[in-house]
Amino acid sequence: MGTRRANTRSEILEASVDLFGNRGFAAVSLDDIAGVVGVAKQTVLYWFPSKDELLDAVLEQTAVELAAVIEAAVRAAPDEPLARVEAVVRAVFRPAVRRPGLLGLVREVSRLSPPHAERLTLRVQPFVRRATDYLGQEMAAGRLRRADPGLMVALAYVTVTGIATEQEALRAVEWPMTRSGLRRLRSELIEFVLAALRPA
Amino acid sequence: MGTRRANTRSEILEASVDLFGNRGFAAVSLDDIAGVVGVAKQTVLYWFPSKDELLDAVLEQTAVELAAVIEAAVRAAPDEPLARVEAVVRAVFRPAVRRPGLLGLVREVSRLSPPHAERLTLRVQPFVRRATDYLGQEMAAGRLRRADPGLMVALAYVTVTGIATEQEALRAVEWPMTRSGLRRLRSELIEFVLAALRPA
DNA sequence: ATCGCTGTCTACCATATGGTAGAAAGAGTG
DNA sequence: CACTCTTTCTACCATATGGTAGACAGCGAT
Repeated sequence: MGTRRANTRSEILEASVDLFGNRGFAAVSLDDIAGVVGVAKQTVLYWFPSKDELLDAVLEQTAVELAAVIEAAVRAAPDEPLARVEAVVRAVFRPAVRRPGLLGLVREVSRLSPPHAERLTLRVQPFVRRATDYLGQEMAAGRLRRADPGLMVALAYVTVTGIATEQEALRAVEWPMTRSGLRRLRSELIEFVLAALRPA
Repeated sequence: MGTRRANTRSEILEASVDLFGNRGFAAVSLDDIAGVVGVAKQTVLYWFPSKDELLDAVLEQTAVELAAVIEAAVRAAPDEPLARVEAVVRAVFRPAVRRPGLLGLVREVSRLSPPHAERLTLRVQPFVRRATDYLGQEMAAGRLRRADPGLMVALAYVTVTGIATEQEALRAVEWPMTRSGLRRLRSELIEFVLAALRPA
């Protein structure tokens, strides 16, 4: 029985991100995950000693992935606030629609137990602070609409994750999920956020 | 034993809205609900024959409540698009922060089974259509930024529900949840949405 | 007083789920 | 080949959960 599979651990992580993110942590059983990976439940428990520790690993991996994407986007963008915001939204958009579970998982954090939530919050904290400081500077310089920078970060975040994760909302307005529909969605989303941030 | 309680059915509904909305449908057990109401699980099952039918009733009630709030706000506002948008956001804001579960429940719909989701979607459909048509007209008249009206509805929706339900996002930017903090939050939220919709 | 209806509870049940124990199977090493 | 280490699986277990059956108590009507 002990045949070595390709890379069981990361397959379990990947499946868990999708399942937890799409259906919610509580709604997913270890058997569900095992079923997707094509393995017995006990194999999951071999790699992650409990469902809770699996969740921790999943959150960790998600944080790392997203951080890398955002980091790269910011680095590559010119030093102009609207261009940077656009770059970040654009960078997050692709993984978000390809794997809605990714951002769905981040959103799931609100419902998790405080210890789990706090661990992810701490991980994200430096990003938030950097973004807040940056927006604050640019507002002071008149290159962004004057507002509370922290709140603008939060608003941009909920707008992007919301539109990316709530397929129901898009279905309600009969948005076509075709390739061109997605391109259009991305550009309208960017315009929406930029319009909200542009100086008056 | 058969003493009549005040209004068990509606107490169960109310508790269920909060619990389902805050923790997610799957994460809430009938015992949890019964515990909050102060009643035995079987009493819950007496009023609602199954957890699924309870969910239906909860969704129905939520839809009716929110519809009434929005309807009233639109009716009372002057016939000017930005004022109407502001009125709706303002009207939804109060119940949203007082009972995060309300909007949290709406957001939960994405994770529910298609039959449940569809029932709520159908209920909301007429509102969406009216809003879309209205925004479309006002855009054509140049009183709103020109964009896809349906998407604007979706974006405004996810922005408002997102900021109202994701307390984690607000905690991450260290937003004070005091009375004045909430007032400030409301006005910044409105400004954000209006700035995104104002004609260029 | 008794009858029946309504609402609530106690006693169970079947199933699903997270988790434990330990066997077996393959691969590398002496 | 024998031995060990890693990985996977089969066999269970305890608990939680949605749901059923039926007893019991208050209340209005006859």
